[in-house]
Amino acid sequence: MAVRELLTKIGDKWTILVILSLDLLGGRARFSELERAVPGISQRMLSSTLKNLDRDGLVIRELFPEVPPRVEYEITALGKSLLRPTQGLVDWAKANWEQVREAQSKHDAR
Amino acid sequence: MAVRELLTKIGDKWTILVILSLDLLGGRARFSELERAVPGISQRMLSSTLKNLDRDGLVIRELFPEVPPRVEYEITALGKSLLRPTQGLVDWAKANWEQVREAQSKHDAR
DNA sequence: CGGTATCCTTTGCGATACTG
DNA sequence: CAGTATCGCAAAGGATACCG
Repeated sequence: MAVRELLTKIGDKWTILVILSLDLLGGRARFSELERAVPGISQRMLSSTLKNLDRDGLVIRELFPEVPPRVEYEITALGKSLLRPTQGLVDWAKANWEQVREAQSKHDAR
Repeated sequence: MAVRELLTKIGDKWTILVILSLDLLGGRARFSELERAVPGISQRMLSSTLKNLDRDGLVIRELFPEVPPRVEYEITALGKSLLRPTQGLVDWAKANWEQVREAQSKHDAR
């Protein structure tokens, strides 16, 4: 089921943060810029996350054969389109997370 | 960060499927109904998922002290509100997953 | 009926070191 | 600079058995 697979991607620790960051950086950025834009991410995870995003057609990887090498990642139209429903989730979290916290507190109080 | 926590919840294997199923069942259902409504879920995971949803205030657990015991779960207003942005994601998947698959195929062909 | 307990395998991912 | 390779641990979750 496609929904299941999408949720898995969305749910992993870095995918959404990376696309959102790439968008914030103007839709195009180098590996090292992303590394700085996503605090706490390791090279290993940034690399693997970008690889998956590339494979899924959500970003494009462009290698410039220079020395030192330069690689730029650009968000695709498909990737951009995913940002809309994603933003809906972000907005929901901002609007309602406090309520969730309260529910947890009350629950845990018992 | 709230968004990070929400994405973790959304991303785990069963949470979203359980809320969506509960909604489809009319917003209220028994444990065994949910078990049947979410194919492949184990008792263990349904139980733990519902426990978390209850703790977060997204569903309410109601125990009827009968023999045999009956337990009903009802989606709360907060839970319902989460369905909106979630549905946005589901819609995106339906509209665009084919494109993702194609991107994967082309990528893998190389 | 609606769970819990236990066990065990798989997956995620951080840390560190190394490289074209 | 932009990765890859290797290691190792912790958490997720499936299978099965049992219980109030």
